[in-house]
Amino acid sequence: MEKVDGRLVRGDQTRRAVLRRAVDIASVDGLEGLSIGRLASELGISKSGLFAHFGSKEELQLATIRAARRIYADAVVTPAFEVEPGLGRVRALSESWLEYSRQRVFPGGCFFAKVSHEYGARGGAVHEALAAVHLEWMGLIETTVREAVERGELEADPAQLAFDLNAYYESANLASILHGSESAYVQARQAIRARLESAGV
Amino acid sequence: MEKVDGRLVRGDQTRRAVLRRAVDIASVDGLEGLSIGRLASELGISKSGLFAHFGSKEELQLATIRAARRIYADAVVTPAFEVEPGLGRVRALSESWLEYSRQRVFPGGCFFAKVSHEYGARGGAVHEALAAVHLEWMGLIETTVREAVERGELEADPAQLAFDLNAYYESANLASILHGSESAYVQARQAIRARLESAGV
DNA sequence: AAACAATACGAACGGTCGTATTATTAGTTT
DNA sequence: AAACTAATAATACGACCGTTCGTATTGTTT
Repeated sequence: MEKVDGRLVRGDQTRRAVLRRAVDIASVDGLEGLSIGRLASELGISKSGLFAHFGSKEELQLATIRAARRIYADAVVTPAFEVEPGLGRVRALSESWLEYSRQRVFPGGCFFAKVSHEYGARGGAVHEALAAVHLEWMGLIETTVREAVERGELEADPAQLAFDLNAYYESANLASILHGSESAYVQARQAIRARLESAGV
Repeated sequence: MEKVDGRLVRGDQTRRAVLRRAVDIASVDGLEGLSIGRLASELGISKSGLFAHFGSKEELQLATIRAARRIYADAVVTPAFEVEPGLGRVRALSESWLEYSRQRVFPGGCFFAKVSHEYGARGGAVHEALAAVHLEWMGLIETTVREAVERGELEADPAQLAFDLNAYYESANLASILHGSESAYVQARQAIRARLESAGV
């Protein structure tokens, strides 16, 4: 049991602290580099105590993905959804994504770019969880674009435009972490602007 | 000494065999997942004998990157450079890149997409080698685009167009390995076609 | 034939990995 | 206060990690 009368008990606080550190580590060193012993010693708790919260390494990895997804949703999706549906929201989504990467919400850049490449060519539950998140994310962009199309503010194939926009995001993220430079974000912004302009009515 | 009268000696053959296997493993499991013991046992040689060829894990990783770069150059750059400079070569480069990813020249998809994300947020010689390859590659696209611009076949900022094209490549590669689907390549081709059309004179 | 490198080998090192078992602490309930 | 339960810790395990060592084998050079 994790809650009693809505009050958090000890165990859940630990779990949260573990996962908050886990997503940061994994964004730099990957879900494989995220080791239980290291995680425990960084948090000043015992390896066995930490392990007991998850029962297996894979379960820790899956929990880390879920935790990262929540942080991602808060940083990228929520701010964009405060803007009215339509072209404005498409722009807001692009802007909040680039800021999410640039501000290093995760210290290693985009968590999902990192671990999706790590587990892209492997089987297992982790791969499937990441593939599902990717589909979900692409669907969210596509829906956001479609709303703009339906409002007559854009003229484009929503899936195609979603692909293009996401490509700019990811590419800027990688160039930024590789070279520690912000110039890729400028290029991404320019690409987005030009692409949206060419799809303008 | 690795060569005598142009003839390969034993040691160099082993080195080549090791690196050929190493790039394949690393494209799936990363340069960290590339372990010396595993590599040796897959090749049926001793761990210590393999190790002696490189002297350290990091040196093996760097040699693996150089080997992958050669394969990449053969698969992507060489075919494109058989086409006359200009718009045709830009198209050929895009096509050979997508085929390089689609045909799984490396079993885990693009080797550099994989390991650049792996080492993007870490320091060290491996990171620097990958950053250098990235710069070299972006420069190559940019030069190819610039030749088309100078010939009056395109009207665009070469660096910007290079960024856009590379973004389509990488994004298709990731979507493909995550979902085992080829549809992302169709979207990438469409994105490239549209982008080049919009930059056409 | 003798000397010399180059290449490969098996065994072992200290460490860290994920995991299992067992014990201890702390909080809640009776 | 006693009993019970959830959370954390201690300890140990076999497997694998990168690395080092001494040694055998091979091929070339004198």
